[in-house]
Amino acid sequence: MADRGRPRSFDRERALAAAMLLFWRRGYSATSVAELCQAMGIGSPSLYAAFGSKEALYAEALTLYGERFGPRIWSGFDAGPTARAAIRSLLLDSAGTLAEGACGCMVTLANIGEPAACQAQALLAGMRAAILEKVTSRLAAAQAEGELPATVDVAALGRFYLGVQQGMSVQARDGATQPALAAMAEVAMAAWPGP
Amino acid sequence: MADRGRPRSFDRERALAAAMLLFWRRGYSATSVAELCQAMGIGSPSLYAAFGSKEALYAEALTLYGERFGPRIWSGFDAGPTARAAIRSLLLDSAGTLAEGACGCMVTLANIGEPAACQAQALLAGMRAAILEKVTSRLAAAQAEGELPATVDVAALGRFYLGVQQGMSVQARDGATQPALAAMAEVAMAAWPGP
DNA sequence: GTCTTTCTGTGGTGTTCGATACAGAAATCC
DNA sequence: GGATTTCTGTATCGAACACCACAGAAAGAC
Repeated sequence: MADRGRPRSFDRERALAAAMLLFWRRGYSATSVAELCQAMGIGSPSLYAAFGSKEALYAEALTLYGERFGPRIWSGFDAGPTARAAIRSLLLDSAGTLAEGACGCMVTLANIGEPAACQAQALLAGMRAAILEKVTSRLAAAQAEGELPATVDVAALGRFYLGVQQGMSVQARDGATQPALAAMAEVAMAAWPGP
Repeated sequence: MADRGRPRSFDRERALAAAMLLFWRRGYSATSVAELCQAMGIGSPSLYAAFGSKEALYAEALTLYGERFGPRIWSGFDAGPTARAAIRSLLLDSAGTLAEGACGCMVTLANIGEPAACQAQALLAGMRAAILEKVTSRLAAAQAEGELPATVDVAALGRFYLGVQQGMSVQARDGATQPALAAMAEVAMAAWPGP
C-alpha cells in the first residue's frame, strides 16, 4: 500500500504459511496468538498490523491452504477426460496429498466452535459447499453427455464420492498411510454405476 | 463413595448429558468451563467436585456419548446375519442417527489441539482404532467363512466403509439430511465385492 | 542532513481462562 | 440434640487470553 517508511522485516507469505501449518494441526480455538507469533517469528504487534486479527489471519491461512493444496487435489479432477477418470484422479491425488502432513484436509476437518469467528465459519461453509457443487455438477454434465445412465442419482453419487474423500481426511489424521488411502479409493471406484 | 453429608443438589447424569451436548457441538477447546456451568445449571466448584477437571469431564462426556449413541449405530451391525447386512445396517443406522443432531459423530470429528488434554486424546485415538478394528475383523470373519472371496483386501474394504461413515459425519455437520445420507449409503453398497 | 512514514520490540491493557479457598447450608450418625 | 461429613455459592486465584499504546528504529522523500 505504501513504498515509504520502514520496510517489513519478515516475509509475509512465509509467516502466513507458518500460521497455516499451526492452524491446520491444532485447529482455530486451540491455537493461541502467542504460539502463532513464535511459529511466525514475529511479535504480536507485527501480526496485528499485517493481518488484522486472529480470525482474519485464520481466514487468510485458509485461503492460502486452498491455493497451495487445492491444485494438487483438483487439477487431475479438472483435467479428467471422463467423469469417472476425474473422480478417480480426485481420490488418488487426495490419497497422496492427505497422507503427507498426516493431519487430513484443513477445510474438511476444520471445526470452529461457534462463539466468535463467524466470518471464518461462513468462509468455511462456502468452501465446503463449493466442493460438493463442483463434484455434483461434473457428474451431472457426465449424465447429460451420456457417460452416466439417466437413472443414476447424481446428487447421491456426488455426496458419496465426496464422502469417501472426507473419510480419507479423517483417517489420514489418524495416521493412515498413502497406500492404505489409495486402496480405499480403488474400492470406492467399484461403486461407479456400471453400463 | 459416601452416603453421609449434604447430598448433591443436581442430577449428575443429567448434568453430564448437558456437558456432552455442548462439547459435541462446539468441540473441546472452544467450550469454556463457564459455558459448561451454565448449560449444566451448576457452579464451577460443584463441577470440579463432581468431575475433577474440564478434561476429565470431557472424557466422561465422550464415554457417555459412546454408551448412548453407540448402540444406535452398532446394534444392527452386530446383529447382521452376513457381513454385507452388517455393513448396510451400519451405514443406514448412521444416516438416521447422524442427521438428527446435525453435528456428526462426536468421536469422528473430535479435534482436540494437542496442548494439554493428552488423556482425552489417547481415549479418542483408542475409540477410533477400536472402530476400525471392529469393522475390519467382521470382514475378515466373513472372508474366512467364504462370504467374501479370498482375493478381497479386507483391510481396504474396512477402511472404505468406515470412511463412508466418517464422510457421512462430515456432511451431517454441514447440514445433510437423513435421506441424502441414506442415498450415499446405498451407493456405497454397490461397491460390495460381487461374486 | 532533516522530515515523514512505517514497522518493530517492550510492556501492558482489560478480559477470560481453568481451577479453588472459604464459609455457610444440608444431610447422616450417634 | 450435637458432631461429622459433604455439597453449594461467593468471591476470588494466578495465568493465559486477544489485543494494543508507545517510543525507538529504519527506510524513502526532499
